[in-house]
Amino acid sequence: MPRCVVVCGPTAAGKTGIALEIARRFPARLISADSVQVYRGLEIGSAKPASEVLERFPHALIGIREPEEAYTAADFARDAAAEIGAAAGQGRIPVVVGGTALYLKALRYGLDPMPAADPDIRARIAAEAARRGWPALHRELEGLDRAAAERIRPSDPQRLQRALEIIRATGRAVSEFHSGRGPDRLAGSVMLVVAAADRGVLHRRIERRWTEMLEQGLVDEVRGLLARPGLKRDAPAMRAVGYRQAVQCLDGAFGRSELAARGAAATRQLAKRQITAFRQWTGGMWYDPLNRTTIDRIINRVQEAFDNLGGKDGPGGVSGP
RNA sequence: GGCCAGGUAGCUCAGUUGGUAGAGCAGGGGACUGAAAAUCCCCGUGUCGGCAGUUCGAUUCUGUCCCUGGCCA
Repeated sequence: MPRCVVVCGPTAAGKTGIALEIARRFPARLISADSVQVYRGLEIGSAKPASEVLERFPHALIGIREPEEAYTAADFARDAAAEIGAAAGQGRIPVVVGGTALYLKALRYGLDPMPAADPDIRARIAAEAARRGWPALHRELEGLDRAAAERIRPSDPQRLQRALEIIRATGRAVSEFHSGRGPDRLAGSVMLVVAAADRGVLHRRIERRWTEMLEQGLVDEVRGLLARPGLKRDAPAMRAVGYRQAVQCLDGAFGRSELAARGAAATRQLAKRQITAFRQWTGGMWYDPLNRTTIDRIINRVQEAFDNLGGKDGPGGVSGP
């Protein structure tokens, strides 16, 4: 796979700003790695860049699905690889920007060739679980796939369901498919992890973003989505941070005054999980967006890595903003 | 000013018939193979408002002071 620049990190860290700065200085192609921005109609709550920005700096893989549909890590790995290839073919630097760690991991190491999700099988398993309880299904898994049952807890319905789904679809155990980590397809790429060194700074940014989202009309956006007849509340798009809380609020689970606090808390928890994931992201260089020299250091690094392509200012001639 | 509640973890509160305390939320760490912004696991010492008294021992009982809320003036 052609070499890329990867801009990842927790939500609200400032990834978009850095990606746009790279796109201003280099012939780049922006490719989003965000599991919520892929959906059309999820604008405010996903912190999608404004439409004017997207017009001037087009991003691949933003707004490519209806919220009724599901988009998966496997879809992303395939689509992103295609975009990266196309960009490199045009002599542009592929810049993958986003915080969905599983998407990035799937792009980087690939996924074992397992069957795709099957809504019918999933529905049947869920119905069984409602009747017998997940622990009973875990006991069933023990008889079918010992290794998987040891790894998956009886309290983890999502992974239990997936394991049983694979067995029912193929007659083979999940653990048979697992071959371990494949080769690093992003070897040689520039990998930037954007995260404030001080967690409190991130928390404050998250809180500020929440008041902005509410001002921009997040609740109206969600009300509009809820009015779509085919959009179920357990669709992946509606379970995203912010959307889930807004739906609960509209359903009366808590008052409007609590929404910002609950939403911000859910966002902080998301950011924590992302930070955990990116700590395992080997080869990433961490950048604190508060540092004034951060942008210059990043630009220099990209320039060094891609000096055959050259920046708009020419090799070695990067000027300030 | 008087009376009544309260003051215990970052927040909301429980509790100790006197042997220095625990839930939920928040927060921290971790796991993760087609839902991943998902799903799951682990982590609780805090002058129990201050001071004094009774007691072998007080967060618990008594006194007093401070603070908050309510009612009455």
